[in-house]
Amino acid sequence: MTAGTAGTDAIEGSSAAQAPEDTRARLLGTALRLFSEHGVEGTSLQMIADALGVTKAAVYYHFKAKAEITEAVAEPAIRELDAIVDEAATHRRRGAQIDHLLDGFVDVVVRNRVLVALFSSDPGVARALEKTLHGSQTFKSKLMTVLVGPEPDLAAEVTARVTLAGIALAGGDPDLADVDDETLRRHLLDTARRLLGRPRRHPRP
Amino acid sequence: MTAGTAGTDAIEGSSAAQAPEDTRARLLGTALRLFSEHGVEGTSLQMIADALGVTKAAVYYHFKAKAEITEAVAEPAIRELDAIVDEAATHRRRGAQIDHLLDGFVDVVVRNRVLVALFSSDPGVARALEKTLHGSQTFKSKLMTVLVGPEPDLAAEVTARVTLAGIALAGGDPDLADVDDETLRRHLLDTARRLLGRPRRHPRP
DNA sequence: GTCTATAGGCCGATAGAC
DNA sequence: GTCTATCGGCCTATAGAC
Repeated sequence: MTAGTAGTDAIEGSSAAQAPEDTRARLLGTALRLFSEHGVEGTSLQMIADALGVTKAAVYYHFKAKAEITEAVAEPAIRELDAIVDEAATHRRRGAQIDHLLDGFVDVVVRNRVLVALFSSDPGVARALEKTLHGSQTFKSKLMTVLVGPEPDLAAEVTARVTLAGIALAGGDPDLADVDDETLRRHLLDTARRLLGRPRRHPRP
Repeated sequence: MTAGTAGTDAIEGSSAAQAPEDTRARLLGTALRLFSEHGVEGTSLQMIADALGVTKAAVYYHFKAKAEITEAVAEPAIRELDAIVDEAATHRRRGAQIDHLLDGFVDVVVRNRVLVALFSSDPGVARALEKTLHGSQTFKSKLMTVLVGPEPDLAAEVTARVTLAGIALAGGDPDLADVDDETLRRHLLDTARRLLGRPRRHPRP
């Protein structure tokens, strides 16, 4: 694959030298595909290496541990969510905060369905991610604070947790995989707003 | 099933022999405890064996594979849920069906919080369980049918999935571990009924 | 029927040669 | 940057003691 000029069976591209970023990106893409097919736990480094045409040790050059791969795969979506939470917090009215958060949360979930299904249902991945991002306040509690305030009553807290967990898990549900993004986004947002007492936005025409 | 047709009690009176059921039950209890502490993935057969004071092979005598242990641990709760779905289906009015299902579902979730958190968040366990129970119709789709009918519109389907997933995940959430059963049950049921358009039952006094 | 002793194969991970 | 070689741990399997 490296300097084989005789072979014309190039999988993709034609240049001999691969940019380091490219190998890493290819690895992450392959990992995400295999993770979604077999689960994180069901995907071995050997499988990833074989799919890339390299050895296990080559994979270890790019990532020190398997957990680092799962983190790197999930990181973009997590960063998106994190940014949305911070943006939401800048609004003055609580209603606007909640609206911003729900819009962003549902949007990220829908656009990253496979990924969300993966790391919202895998305790190992979730744990690894919490360690990675920020040392102090976990992403989840930050999200909850914006959603229900610093000291919510139990009813509000339970409702918020049901909402977030439900959106994430239902959004990633394989049974809804053939629903297009726009439609799913509308239904999830509708459900979330109803639960949290936000006024309807999509009055049926 | 053991062929204990002698009519006498299976518990051994003389010597140090233990009833087979007892060892198996102890094993499952220990497994559940370790699973909830370290996760299924984070619990090795060696850890289970050590906690019981036996060897790995002894564990392997009672269960052919680790997956069989996780199935056996989760089975009672699954059977409960399955029975509730069937019971719910016997009601004539749809409202009564939904009520029965929600009451039972929330109750099982709350009473088996640790377990639910475990196998609703572990894709490997969930997959193994689906294979175990019934060959044809999966438990989840049966549940959905009772909840929204055989051919629901997309809005109803999304709402139902958000509800079930949210209840299960929020119910098992460690952050709500110190809420007592009765209180959690009431809040979860309230949220679920609101989402599914069932009238309130707990008007605030 | 219940368990111990032992072994094989795959896993994640590390060290060091090209 | 990628490789070979190797480690200890894991799940699984079998042979055989009591």
